[in-house]
Amino acid sequence: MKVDKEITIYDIASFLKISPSTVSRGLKSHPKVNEKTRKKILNAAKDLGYQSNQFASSLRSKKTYTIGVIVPRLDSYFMSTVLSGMEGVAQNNGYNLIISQSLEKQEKEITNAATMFSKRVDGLLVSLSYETRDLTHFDPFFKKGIPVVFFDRGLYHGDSTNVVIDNFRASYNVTKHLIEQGFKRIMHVSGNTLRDVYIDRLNGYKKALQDNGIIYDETLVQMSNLNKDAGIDVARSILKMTVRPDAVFTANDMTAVHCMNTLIEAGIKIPDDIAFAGFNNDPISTIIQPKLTTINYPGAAMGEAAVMSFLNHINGVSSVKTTNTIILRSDLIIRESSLKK
Amino acid sequence: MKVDKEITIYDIASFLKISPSTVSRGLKSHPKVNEKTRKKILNAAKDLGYQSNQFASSLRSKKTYTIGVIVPRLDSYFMSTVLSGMEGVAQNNGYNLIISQSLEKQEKEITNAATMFSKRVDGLLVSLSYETRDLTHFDPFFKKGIPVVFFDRGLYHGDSTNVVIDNFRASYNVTKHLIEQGFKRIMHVSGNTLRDVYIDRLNGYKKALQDNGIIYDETLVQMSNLNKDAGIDVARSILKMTVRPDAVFTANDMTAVHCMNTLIEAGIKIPDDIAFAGFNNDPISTIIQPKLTTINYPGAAMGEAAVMSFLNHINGVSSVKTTNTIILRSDLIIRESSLKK
DNA sequence: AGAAAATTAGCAATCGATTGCATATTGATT
DNA sequence: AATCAATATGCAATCGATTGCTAATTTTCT
Repeated sequence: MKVDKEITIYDIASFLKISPSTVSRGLKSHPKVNEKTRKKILNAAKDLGYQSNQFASSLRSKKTYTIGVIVPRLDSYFMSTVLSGMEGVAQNNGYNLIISQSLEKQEKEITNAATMFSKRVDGLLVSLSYETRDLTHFDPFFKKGIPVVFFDRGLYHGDSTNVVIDNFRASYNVTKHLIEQGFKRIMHVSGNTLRDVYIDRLNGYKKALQDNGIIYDETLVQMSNLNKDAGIDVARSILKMTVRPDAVFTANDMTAVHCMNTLIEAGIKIPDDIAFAGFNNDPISTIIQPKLTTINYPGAAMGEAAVMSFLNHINGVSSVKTTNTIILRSDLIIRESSLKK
Repeated sequence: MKVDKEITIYDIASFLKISPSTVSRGLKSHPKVNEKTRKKILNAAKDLGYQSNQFASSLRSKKTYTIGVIVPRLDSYFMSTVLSGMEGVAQNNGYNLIISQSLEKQEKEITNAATMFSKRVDGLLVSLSYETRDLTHFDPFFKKGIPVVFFDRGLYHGDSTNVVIDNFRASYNVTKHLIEQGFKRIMHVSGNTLRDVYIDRLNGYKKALQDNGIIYDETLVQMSNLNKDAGIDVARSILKMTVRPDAVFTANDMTAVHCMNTLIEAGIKIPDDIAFAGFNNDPISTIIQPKLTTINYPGAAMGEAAVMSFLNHINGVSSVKTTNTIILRSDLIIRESSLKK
């Protein structure tokens, strides 16, 4: 353990025989400091190996240049693209990301929010856990006017912005596409209906059926947790049915893909016997044979939009109160899995 | 913008008519404060809506309970599992993660390191960029005795620990498996040889050939950047060959999978015409038909190990100097893509 | 009851950077 | 050269929590 004492602006000051104030101002190119002095300070800082101490600074200035991010889970491709988008924009604007996961637990989300607050993040970007029913744990942020931006999974709140895609419309389009292909018994595999995301998708599905004169059949909707096993379960339940669906539309790609593989192993032909459509445009959707029709869910763009929304609030370009929702473009990607021969 | 003034320990102190020192000690259950006073303080803190200010604390105590993480890219499934593992262990031990990506640029990695330092992270977890050739940008950390742990992609340094898998052995085992299946012209698709990871895999491949009396053929090794397009390129070059390989072993799954799909579309049968093996056990390896033989690369475990290594250093359980390398278990997963009928 | 020991609580300095205000220095102008 | 304006620098308080040391209070014991 080396004990090289920390180099502070005081060290630079006494080294140059000037005051710490000037050093402080010089380091951040304050207009009131002479160009020559500034050069001297910068050089001395470099020579002495000075590295600013952010909390000393934060304590006084009340800015941390840190954005808190709370997500349900980190380990998914989608989330990794969101984070990547966030990090890019954040870094370009001098911000860093503190990241934590709630593991779909409201309890943990509450703890995470408290930690973020005590670290005094300048803003908070949140995708809610499955369980979360209210937003009271974010009150300290709202009270202090710290921007809170929800992405993907949010809830309405007058003081915050939601970044989402139009799940209703996307889902409507998928269903409409399937109907146009001539499919009539279209099954829908949905997720936890505590989250608007899945309700909207379910409703888009229903509306498309209705608009096309197909009667909504409750038995064709299955709730699931949308993971790998769910896909396999759905496949098994389809195999047991006396009258099988001719198409399946799942609320994510993972479920679709594992369902497809299980059915294929059981000898079912896709799309001939049963067509498929998913949601997310996960890389796996292009690996499966036949390739999966899906909705392009722009993770990186969503992450970027969330951070930009935060920056706009901070810079006073737009207020949290006025911009309540940002809807990102999402497109239907048609691939072989849903094409009638 | 509400302007509810920040509640500090001074507010609690004057509210209870005791000193801030006692409040400070009470809040963290210092043994020298009476149980009854502690209760009172805790209650008052709750009632007044107190939330500790971490930098005030950090400034004095010189601990931030924050770990810096620098990765080449965030947007991959592998990295998302690593981060997930890290975050879990970190959170359970009262630490948070600040995350940034170098985008494979040494320049950016240097900037990121400087930012992490000025945020005074208690430790740094790094996976090096493609370009990184030396570790001088981490010197400020080494000098101050701040633990630096490399994972996946590291370089040797006397003051830091590397968390890796035995790439040589894993690669050796894959190759040996292919040879045992009777394949003789085994192609290897490798990555940037500036990173040990890929050199080790290449060497493991060579050694397995040698140990089994197969002469190493330089023309059967292709360098690539291991992304989707690389897979397609490799497939095209195989199709052009007069004498094709009977097996392909790629340094990651993504390349293998896209290569396979391209070949399949060209009418090649896998594994009958050409067998395949990848590396990483990415989810896509189980989606492709036939399923891909690969090496289980434990992302979550690697993330956990990296954080635990950091914690051990911090807690003095083990020194950075003594523990230089942690090798995680990785297994060969044999699937249909490499089985001779 | 009184003194010594043990337990609690408070004082005040400290961590490092920031910033409003005051002062010093330089330059411009006549 | 004298005066005023403009520009540069310094002083000192401040942000909120921590902690070594001292002082006060309570407990214990003879």
